[in-house]
Amino acid sequence: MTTMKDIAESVGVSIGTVGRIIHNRGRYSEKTAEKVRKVMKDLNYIPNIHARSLKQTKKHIFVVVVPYRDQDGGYWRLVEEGILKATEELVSFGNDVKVFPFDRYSSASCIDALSRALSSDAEGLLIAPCRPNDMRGLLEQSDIPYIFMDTDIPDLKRRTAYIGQDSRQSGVLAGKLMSLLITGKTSAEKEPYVLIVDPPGSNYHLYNRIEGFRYFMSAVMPEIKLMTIKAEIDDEYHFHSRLEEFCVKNPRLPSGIFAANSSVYYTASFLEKKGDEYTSVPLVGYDIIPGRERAVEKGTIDFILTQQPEVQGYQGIIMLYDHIVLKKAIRKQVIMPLNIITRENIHTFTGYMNG
Amino acid sequence: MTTMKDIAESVGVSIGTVGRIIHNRGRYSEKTAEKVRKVMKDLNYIPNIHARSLKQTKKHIFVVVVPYRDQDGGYWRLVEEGILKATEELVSFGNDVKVFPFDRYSSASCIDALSRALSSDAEGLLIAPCRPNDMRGLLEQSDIPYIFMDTDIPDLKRRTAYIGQDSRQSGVLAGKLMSLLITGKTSAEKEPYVLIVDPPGSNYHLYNRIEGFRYFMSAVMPEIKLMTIKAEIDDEYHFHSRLEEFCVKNPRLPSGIFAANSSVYYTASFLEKKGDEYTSVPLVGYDIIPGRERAVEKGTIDFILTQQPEVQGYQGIIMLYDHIVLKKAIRKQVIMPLNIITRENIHTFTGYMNG
DNA sequence: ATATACTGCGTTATCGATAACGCAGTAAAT
DNA sequence: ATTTACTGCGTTATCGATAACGCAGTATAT
Repeated sequence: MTTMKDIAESVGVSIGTVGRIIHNRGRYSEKTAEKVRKVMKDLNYIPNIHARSLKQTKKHIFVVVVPYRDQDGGYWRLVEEGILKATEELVSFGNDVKVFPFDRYSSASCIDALSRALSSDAEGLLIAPCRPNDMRGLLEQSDIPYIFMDTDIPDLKRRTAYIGQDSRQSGVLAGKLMSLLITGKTSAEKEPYVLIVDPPGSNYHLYNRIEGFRYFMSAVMPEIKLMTIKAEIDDEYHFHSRLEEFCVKNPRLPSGIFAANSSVYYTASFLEKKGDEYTSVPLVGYDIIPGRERAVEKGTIDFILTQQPEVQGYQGIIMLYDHIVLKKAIRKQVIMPLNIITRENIHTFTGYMNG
Repeated sequence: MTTMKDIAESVGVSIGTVGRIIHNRGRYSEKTAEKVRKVMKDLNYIPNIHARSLKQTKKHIFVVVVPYRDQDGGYWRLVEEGILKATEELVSFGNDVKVFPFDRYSSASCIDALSRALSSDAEGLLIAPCRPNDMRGLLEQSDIPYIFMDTDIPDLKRRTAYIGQDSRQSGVLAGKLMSLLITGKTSAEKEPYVLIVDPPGSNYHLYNRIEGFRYFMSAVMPEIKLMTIKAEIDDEYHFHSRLEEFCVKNPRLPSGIFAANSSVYYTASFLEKKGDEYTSVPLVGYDIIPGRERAVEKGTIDFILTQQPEVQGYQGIIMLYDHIVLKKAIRKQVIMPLNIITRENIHTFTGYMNG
């Protein structure tokens, strides 16, 4: 464990000089600097983050820009939980994390939240860019560091990092699971089909998931027809009516249903309302929502894919802190593991983080 | 952000008194202590871990007792990776982590490693108690804190924590996946059977996994017969001969194969050697071993369950540090998520941690 | 020739927690 | 009556990094 003092003594200068060289604060000769840098390497100097953080009397402020916690079936509440957990760890050192939520179906709300965030005193932003077109312009004008989570805008090269999932691959994975669920159950039927429930809003996440799903299904089970319902409103009642409409028009049950986000719980409650024949239809969807695990435990939902939104939120804040305060090098991309959740392992995931 | 100084001023005593009260170091009146404790709550005092760690000039030494890294098909190498990662984070503050590996098939080796660990200058142990009977006695005589990982010895109440998976449930999950893989493929066969590959050694992990698997299979697919091979040596060649023997005796292919640990890769290489007809047999097993992912990518192995050994190793060290150095309250049990790995998501897991 | 600016360094206070040390005052022991 | 022990507290140095401040010495400007 080498300290600045060790280096100073070894070179024969003061720790003040070493400090200035480390932080490029001028007032030193290049000759001294070279000697110091060499000794730093030789002695394998690693800054003591505790001492560094302790000295930081400055209050660091981070701002999070994400959709309202109730949107997408409560998905964002989970993200917030992870953010809260990270916040708790940081506030004890005098930092602050503020959340500026927005309505992901409103351009005005999104622009408003992001503008306020950018003009706040934040030193770094954690953004879920669900509305890329509303956000791109504002972000290009700013020079405050930001990390994207959940969704990416790859062409904004200035972003410090992206943390999220490979959404197309998650669709492929959903296809694989669906194919397993329906294998051997469709042979007797004529013209079997799988129903895709396409949630409201359009973003590259949803698009990619569905595209990946279609890709896998058409490659592996070309005999299965794929039908789609497009929902318009992010609300349980609306989903139920759309599904009911579909059932009326198509009295024959689908071989399986794929819901491209956490609205899978709306589909599950619909199936449960309709009775046993419906609940036994294979159902694959996304995200564990607290309080709605029953649908998985009962088996109405067969598989849930998750990107562990709590972990994403938590990691996002920690990465911001590491980057800005601790000046650590952080990864440009953090691709989250694609977790497969089913009745037999759901209890090992719920509450894994907060407890 | 409340500091000890704030509390001292608020109560009207010195920070020395506050410090003594916080750490029960005596030399204070209960009357003062009550006042201080009240103010601590009111002002929501949280110790600054940076200041605390900085002051810790003492070198903390932790010792890890785990099987040799090459055993169980390289599984323990992964555990070591996580331990190494945690170690790197800690050594920069002057701590040290030593690994005392042992041969998990040798009683003498196990006892030797644990004795040396206990009589070392370690302040805390991270132990994988693969050989409970060899370890129990030694641990009962010692009073050094220890955390179990991977395997538990639940009756040793003095253990600080256990971090690992719910092994029986993982067997149940394996059963579920197996049932999905073989549904619709066995109807034509007469007397379909599934082969269980029982790896060498006996511990409650293996036992529970197989028990969970049997439970699920007999409940859901009672028509499937379950057959077992018991391997005696932890070595690829040995597995291949045992499997070959079995194939000779049972010319009819199994409907599926379940390997109860990372020896699944030995089974996979056997199937690949035998040709396409064999590789298409559904195969379910445990653990991602670096360098052997190909068997999953090619589809020879259909599903891998993992307990993320790197995370277990990492978490184990961090928990030891939190408990002993930072004196945080830690959880008595950390049950790891049961991850399901398949061809479509394996790349999101490999290298997730170290990068 | 004197003021001004800048260079290259050393010295020092600070962040918050910790624990050793010291010092009255009281109580029991010799 | 004096030693000994203990209580209840305050004071202070320390951990390592940071940055403000100070101070010679040199260079340029007026």
